[in-house]
Amino acid sequence: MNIGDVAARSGLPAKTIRYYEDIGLVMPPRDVNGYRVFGPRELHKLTFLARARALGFSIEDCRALLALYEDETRSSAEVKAIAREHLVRIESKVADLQAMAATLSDLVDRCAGDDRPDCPILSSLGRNGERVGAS
Amino acid sequence: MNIGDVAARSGLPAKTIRYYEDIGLVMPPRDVNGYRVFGPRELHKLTFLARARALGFSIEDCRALLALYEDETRSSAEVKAIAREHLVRIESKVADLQAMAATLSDLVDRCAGDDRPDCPILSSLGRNGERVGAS
DNA sequence: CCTTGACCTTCCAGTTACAGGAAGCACTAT
DNA sequence: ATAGTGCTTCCTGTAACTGGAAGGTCAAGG
Repeated sequence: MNIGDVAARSGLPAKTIRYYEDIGLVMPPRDVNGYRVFGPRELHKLTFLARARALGFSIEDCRALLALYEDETRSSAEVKAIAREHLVRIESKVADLQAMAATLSDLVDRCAGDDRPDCPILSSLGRNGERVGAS
Repeated sequence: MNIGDVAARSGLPAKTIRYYEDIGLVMPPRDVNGYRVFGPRELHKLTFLARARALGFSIEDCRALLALYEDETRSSAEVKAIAREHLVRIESKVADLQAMAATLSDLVDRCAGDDRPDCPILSSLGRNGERVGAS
């Protein structure tokens, strides 16, 4: 399989797959013409990567997960630790974003949105000495 | 006021303030020694920027909001449009992250996290032909 | 007067995870 | 032979900074 085929099957853009090779996540051998050759094993790894990335794991997390995936003797505790840390980060980010959204939603609701210049959004951002929330 | 003072008062790192000058968000004049000199007006703008950034507005959004803020004849509709678009993006991101968190949380719960190698997290990422959620 | 230390300056590199595009070779079909 | 598609590498750019090096400036103390 050439890169276009694995791209289609894994759902990853060819550019991304080349990038993954650059950073050492996959190492497809080359054909005599210089083309990358992907076997089922490489395709499987790329699919794994696509799913892990879809769950928001960082590249470094993916590297670690992939290593664990290929290590038949790993302990599930190692995997769970990575996943749990990632989960904590996601949940913290959700909380931050929800706080922002709440503040912003309130400001948007209070803004007339007409031709007049008065605007609670700008007032809130510009007012001295007051917090706007969502720190 | 020198950059250290405005940094302390606005809450923005000095590095960030210099960066904001690079990209044209603030234009403090210079003293004879080459130091940036900030008046109350510049401090006010930086505080505005700090709050807008805390609400997750992009730099380009901030640039637009700042221009509107300084334009006494703007209409609140213009401001509201920017804020509402930003709100939509935030809410969409929250939804994405929550979907990830749900999937991940489920996987984490189902993983024993002990010394054995069996791990639903890795199985789910590696399994062929099945979706893992959180597209 | 000299030094020390804090503060300021500019410039360069690195971060994350790629995307876009140019220049050029390879392969297939007509 | 040629056209079209696909592959290659390499360079640049993204967002919004952060860290660090090399060096000028200033106020205080000895």
